[in-house]
Amino acid sequence: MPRYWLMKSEPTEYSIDDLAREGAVPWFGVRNYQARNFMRDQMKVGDGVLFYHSSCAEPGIAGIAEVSAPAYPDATQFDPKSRYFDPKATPERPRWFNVEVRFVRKTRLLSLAELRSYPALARMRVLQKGNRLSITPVDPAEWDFIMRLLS
DNA sequence: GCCAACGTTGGC
DNA sequence: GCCAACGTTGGC
Repeated sequence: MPRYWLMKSEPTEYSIDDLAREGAVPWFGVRNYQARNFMRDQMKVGDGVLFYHSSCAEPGIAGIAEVSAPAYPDATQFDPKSRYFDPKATPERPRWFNVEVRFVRKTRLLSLAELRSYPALARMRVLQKGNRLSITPVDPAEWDFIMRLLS
């Protein structure tokens, strides 16, 4: 079971500074089955998270977080006023789940360009062409390498 | 704003 | 079950 993850967020939507301010938050709004399955089936309290800023001027890793609560049904799927409302989901048969994520620390911006410069990270999912998945597992060796870069 | 890549939907 | 059409993601 993976112990480390990378989670993308658009900083205009939710940034590492927002997480620093709030401490811990439900990671709601994920509407992709693969990402959902990672949260529901594999993510465990205490797992390490690389907090990645996407779709912005300087995409890259902006901080460290950790999983602070296991997955439960995402409340926004039941809320008709939410942009994440899913008319096919019911409380009896929820379709979407979220874990909770807690702030650990902010880091220097480890940019996408820098990440690409290290052969040790060449296989990271987030660096692969066409990757769009918002939650991806990170190899322990890759995690360790990145922790060394950020220490 | 462009566009490649990918996921989802729905007609057949 | 196939696959075209469409929508979304996300780097540039």
